[in-house]
Amino acid sequence: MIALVDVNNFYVSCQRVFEPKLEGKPVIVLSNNDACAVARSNEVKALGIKMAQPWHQLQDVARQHGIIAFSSNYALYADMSNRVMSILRRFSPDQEIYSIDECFLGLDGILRDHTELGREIHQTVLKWTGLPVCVGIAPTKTLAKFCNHLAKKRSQFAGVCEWSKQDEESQLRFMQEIEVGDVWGVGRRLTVRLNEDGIYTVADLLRADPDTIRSRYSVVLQRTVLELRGQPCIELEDTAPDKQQILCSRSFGQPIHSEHVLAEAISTYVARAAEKLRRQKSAAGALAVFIRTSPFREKDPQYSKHIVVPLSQASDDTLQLTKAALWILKRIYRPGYAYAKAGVMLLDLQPNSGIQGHLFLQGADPLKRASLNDAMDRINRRWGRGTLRLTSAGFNHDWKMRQNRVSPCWTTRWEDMPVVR
DNA sequence: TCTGGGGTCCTATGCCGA
DNA sequence: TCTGTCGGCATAGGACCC
Repeated sequence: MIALVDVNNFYVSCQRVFEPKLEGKPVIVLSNNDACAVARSNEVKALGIKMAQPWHQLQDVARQHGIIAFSSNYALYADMSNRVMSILRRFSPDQEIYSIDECFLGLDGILRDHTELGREIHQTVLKWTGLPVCVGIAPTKTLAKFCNHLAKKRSQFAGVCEWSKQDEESQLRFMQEIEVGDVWGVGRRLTVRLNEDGIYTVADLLRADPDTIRSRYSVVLQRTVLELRGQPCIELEDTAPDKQQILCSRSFGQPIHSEHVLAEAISTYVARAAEKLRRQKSAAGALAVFIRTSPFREKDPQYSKHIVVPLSQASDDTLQLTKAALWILKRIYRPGYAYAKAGVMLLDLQPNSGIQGHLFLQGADPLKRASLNDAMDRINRRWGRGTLRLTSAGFNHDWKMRQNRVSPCWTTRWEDMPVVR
């Protein structure tokens, strides 16, 4: 048996914990660059504002209804997430952290009543963190997701829904009432295709023949059908596997024209990506860089290009990776465009313990380099990201993303600590 | 003026060698 | 020696998730 625990409107709820006056008011949290609405309070959802709607399109409705908007504050959300996850770990040793606000818990071997357990989870997280969670409990992950959806949308469940506690008639009714697009694994494109084939509701999908689904769609959707029928196909993964690729990309706060400013951004992103790489003790066998203009500024000339280069030897060294990235930039940069976004991807990741050398290696002593990178990581962890960096990453950073509405880091910065009067 | 970032997995395709 | 076929592999692109 599997439980899915999910924080309601996570980013918005985090903001509300530290500013209770936001309770009951329409609140949204914006993506990087204050661009799109990525978290909405129920009041905002009720206004018909969609996920990922651009903020600049919402100005009128925001003014009209007094919507309060925040920039994303990932330091705050990450810290709150850690608190929630460590509380949930007390309820089951089998925990798969699925995203910043969601986790699966394996309940096999936990003998007490699962609905009661769900209620206790709900109470404990609320009391200890101030965050509201919903719990779905079912024999498969897909059904647990479905139950979580019910727990969230239907007040009768009061935040906890266990599949096996519903009689067959209600189970069928729920599946008939909910659209197929709300199923975990069915996105926008699949919804259109399924609708064309006469599959509109979860019940329709469940009744479809799994083999036909496999041949007409994919093995992925076949698994979804089987999971909806209660047959587990997607395992709980309690240890997070190492990343297979690491990406760092950002949209700029304003368009960039010059190559050397792009180079600053690219250098900054490489440093960030390489930090993540070293944290999981991997090395990259290849690296890609991309730059592009804004597809939304249709009148501007458009350009988008990326190149992947294999490295002669896998590396986790910021200096070496930066050198390769700037080499790529030189090859893809074209003057005369207003660049809106750039990014760096580390690929072909492998353990950094057994890097294959070769005869023609040259350059810095790898041991010295490793301790240099290690020192940089320690200093930046201690004193803040970017304290120690390469000159190529620049000093002005006026290309940085907009974040005009960011809240204090209530839990991770001494100066921002809430004051109780 | 203003449209996110970071991942995974699967499938189609084309190339190569047996 | 030529041609056809098939499996393995790499790669690109598309779909999904939050």
